[in-house]
Amino acid sequence: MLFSERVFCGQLTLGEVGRRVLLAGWVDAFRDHGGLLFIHLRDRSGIVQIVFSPEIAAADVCRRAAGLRAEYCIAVRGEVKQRREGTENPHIETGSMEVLVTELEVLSESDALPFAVSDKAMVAGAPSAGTDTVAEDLRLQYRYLDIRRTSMRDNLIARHRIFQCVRDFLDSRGFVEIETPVLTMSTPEGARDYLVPSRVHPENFYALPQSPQLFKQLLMIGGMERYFQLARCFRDEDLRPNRQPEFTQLDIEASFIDEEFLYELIEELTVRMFAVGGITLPRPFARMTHAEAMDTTGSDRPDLRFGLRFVDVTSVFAQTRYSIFRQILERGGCIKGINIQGQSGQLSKNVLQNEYAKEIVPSFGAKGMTWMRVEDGKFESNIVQFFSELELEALRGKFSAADGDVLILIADPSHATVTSALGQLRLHLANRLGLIPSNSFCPVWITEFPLFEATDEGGVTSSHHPFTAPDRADFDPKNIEELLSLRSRAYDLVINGEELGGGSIRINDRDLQRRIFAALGLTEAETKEKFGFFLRAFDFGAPPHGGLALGMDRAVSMILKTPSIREVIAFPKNRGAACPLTGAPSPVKREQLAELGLLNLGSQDVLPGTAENENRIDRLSWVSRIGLSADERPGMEDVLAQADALALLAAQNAGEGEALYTVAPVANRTRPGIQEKCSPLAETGQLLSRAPAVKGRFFKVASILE
RNA sequence: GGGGUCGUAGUUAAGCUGGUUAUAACGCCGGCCUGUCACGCCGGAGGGCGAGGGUUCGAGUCCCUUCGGCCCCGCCA
Repeated sequence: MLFSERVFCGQLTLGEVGRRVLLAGWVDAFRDHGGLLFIHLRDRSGIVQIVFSPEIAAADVCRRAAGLRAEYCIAVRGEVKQRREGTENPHIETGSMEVLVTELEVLSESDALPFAVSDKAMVAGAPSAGTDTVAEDLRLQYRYLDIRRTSMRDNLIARHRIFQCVRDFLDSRGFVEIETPVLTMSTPEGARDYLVPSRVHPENFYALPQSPQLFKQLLMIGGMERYFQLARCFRDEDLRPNRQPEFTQLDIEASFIDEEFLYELIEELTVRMFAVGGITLPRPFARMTHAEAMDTTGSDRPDLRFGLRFVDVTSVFAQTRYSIFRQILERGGCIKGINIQGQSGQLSKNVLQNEYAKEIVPSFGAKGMTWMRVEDGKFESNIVQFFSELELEALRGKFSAADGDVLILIADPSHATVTSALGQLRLHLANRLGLIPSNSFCPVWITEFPLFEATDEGGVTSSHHPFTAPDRADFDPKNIEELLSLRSRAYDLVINGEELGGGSIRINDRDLQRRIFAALGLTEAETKEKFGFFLRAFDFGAPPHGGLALGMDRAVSMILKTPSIREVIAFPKNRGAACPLTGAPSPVKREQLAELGLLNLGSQDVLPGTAENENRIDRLSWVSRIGLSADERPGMEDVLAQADALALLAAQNAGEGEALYTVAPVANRTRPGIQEKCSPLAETGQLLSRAPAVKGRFFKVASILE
């Protein structure tokens, strides 16, 4: 058969009636009536019914057709017929026609399937079917079969459409798609890097990019002016439903622009992307400062689909008799609350006191919680008697409290604790009470982020990254107080409580950049070592520029309303960052490690006393970073047994000798009974004075060595 | 790293307070059936309950250990 004649199953129309066509695809469903045989033939475009009738097809064709099974890959030739009246199938697109087969070729047979590919039950709209879902692990193991299923197929095609829409739009705005390296240097994002050892430079490593951050800025300095890339990014952190170790970012950077340029560009882009999924986003996108977001929702990625905004009632209780509040306020604390309107029916005394006050809110980090229900114009709670009439009236006013409302207050000496706990509670309540409308989308730009955050060591660190422009340049890099008050020219795009993307206007003035590094406590030398090549570029006329990155997996997942981004990625990793299909990551041959110069890394750094666990083989394999296959293990056992024997021999032959110096208490195995001594140098700390990290009398080893 | 939850035929599940040969649906295999489309009818095969150990006269059900999946926190823009 000549595939050039092939037509698509899902695209047959009544216009084709009477034509002889060639179809190719997979056997989706199978109904054998003895003489008459119906098959749903599926290809990427959809499903059409093909009929094997002994009155039309040759006996040989019918015989072979009876041997077909689910997911056999076949090609058939036949005539398109309008279906007889009363035999149409309204559940499939091509349900008004069928193809009467005269020729059949089995292109490839299929084993019995690990799970059903066909969703024929769902096509028919039966409520009973489709409630069972196949375990995701199994789906990933047979992802190629999973991809034949309608939902994955549709997701991947929709993803493509969205990507295509992005490319078209950005092209129309003068953006150029440019690829940046995957084997590269560490970028300043702050997550753990994936490292790739270099064979040519033993013991040197490439880092996989956490984003193309440095390169996109270099492209601006390179005069490309408008760049974008659908870039793969890598971060070695624990996974979540919306987090994969490798993910796709729409990376954008432009020169001679300001924030408003990007707001307009990205709003238009995002609206178009969501439109591909039939979603109309409200415009213009809301804007909220970081401070306002934190004050009213306790989150820098606020979900604005519902209310439950925070109200600060600290001032109400300035003179309070209620001792818990008074003590907190005396320590400089604050009191904030939310009004859960009209939900007192769902939140009984018992639930509020025993679940929320005792369990849920403490699990969010707050010490406690105060609640009040409004019934018949009066407040009702376990502690209402401690509050004055004035305080209660002030609360009523601040919260606009009415009958059926429930007020929840959280007080704490720490402003951050109140905000964080109330923020978590806000989301918890919205979910539990079903306050989140299902088909609503609330995009918002979060602006005016703090430029720096305080570190535990009393310094500052960049909230975004060190190349983000501050809102003003006249600051003293030594004044921590002042540094913490600086805002950055960064912005995040948040939709429904999920951060879809973020970016900033970058610094293009080398002196300003230098002072930022100074503020971060980096010396000239450290800066040069880390970012030297990058900063050098700013010595040659760097244009003002800025950009943004959009998480495309998250965006597509949100547009398609999937519960996890794994549903919109063809071959995702599972929760343990492994691929159930390929088995990656996997051990490699010793020779490969040797060639990369990785065999001896860490082998001599085993701390005393740690290597004696039950399974020494696993232990040694782990410590030496050498994988042992099952058939190599018996040999290894032999080697260890010999080593044990030798050690025993050595112990027997050990003579009288001076005890060894030691910095850590150890058991003397070769000469039992002889007391160990601690080196005076260790006592004074001199011995460890040059060690990279010291804790007490021990020096710390990277946790990878345990 | 901490917490939760799940792991029973190919798949999806049921199996209550431990008790005779471990259930069901779909799938699979064989047979019948010329208008079905979750086709129908008849018959059949298939698991010893993730793994290991323990308690018990007796364990899928209880305990411990361990492995794996998913979810939350930490971590991560």
